[in-house]
Amino acid sequence: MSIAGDLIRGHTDAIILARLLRGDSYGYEINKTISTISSGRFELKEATLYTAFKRLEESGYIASYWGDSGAGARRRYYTITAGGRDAYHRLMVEWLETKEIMDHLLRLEEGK
Amino acid sequence: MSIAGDLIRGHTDAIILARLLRGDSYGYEINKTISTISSGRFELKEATLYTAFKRLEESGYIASYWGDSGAGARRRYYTITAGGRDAYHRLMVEWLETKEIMDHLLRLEEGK
DNA sequence: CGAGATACCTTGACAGGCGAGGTATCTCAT
DNA sequence: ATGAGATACCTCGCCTGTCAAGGTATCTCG
Repeated sequence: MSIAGDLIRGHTDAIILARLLRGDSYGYEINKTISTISSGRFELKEATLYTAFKRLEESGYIASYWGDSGAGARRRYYTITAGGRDAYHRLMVEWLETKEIMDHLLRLEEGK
Repeated sequence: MSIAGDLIRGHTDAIILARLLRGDSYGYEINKTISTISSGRFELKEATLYTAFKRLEESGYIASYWGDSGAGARRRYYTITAGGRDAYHRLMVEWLETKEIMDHLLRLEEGK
């Protein structure tokens, strides 16, 4: 894993919500997708992922249901709620702001 | 404080090192500068700051010395070391990578 | 003389990430 | 048919960084 845990911290919720915004999904798949999108450079550990699901569900940002197993092990699917959409937008704005500020703070060339 | 602690987490070291790259400084001043640069939207708490100093010094990234008090309370100045410069560059690269990946993961419009 | 700024520091609680461990099902090669 | 490996879920307990709260000491200015 090239991106360490403390850099992820505070972003996991936003990442998961962003995924669910594209449609219902389940833990295992979300994890794979994140890994794929980031070309393997970014990876949520399972423990982290399931803790996040619990947290998000308790906050009312996502809801879950058991999906038809079909083939393989049973799956717990998650849906984003209206509250989850709001949360996502808030987190998105926060991220944009963080980016801007961090760039200022880390950059040498400008400002005092 | 508009930017929550968990978003800062993992970036404090980089921010402090970036500051010291511009010249020796001391806790109180660094804190003020960060606040100023971020237009007050970003603020390290004192406890966080001094914990970070200790951590960075133990890692050999910064060194400290007591400055001439002059006027006001005595100050402990910090200097960045060669190792600190290396660390800064590593953290900078990490930040750029994190930014890129996060933008991919949070963005809806592109990718699957 | 007291308030407020400057300047430092420590302790203990808390929360999130994650290593390690566990369960169960299905597929596929040996 | 047996075992490995993928799929899929979950929990416990440790670790680390943030921060509220509390403390100390000096200087300035009304």
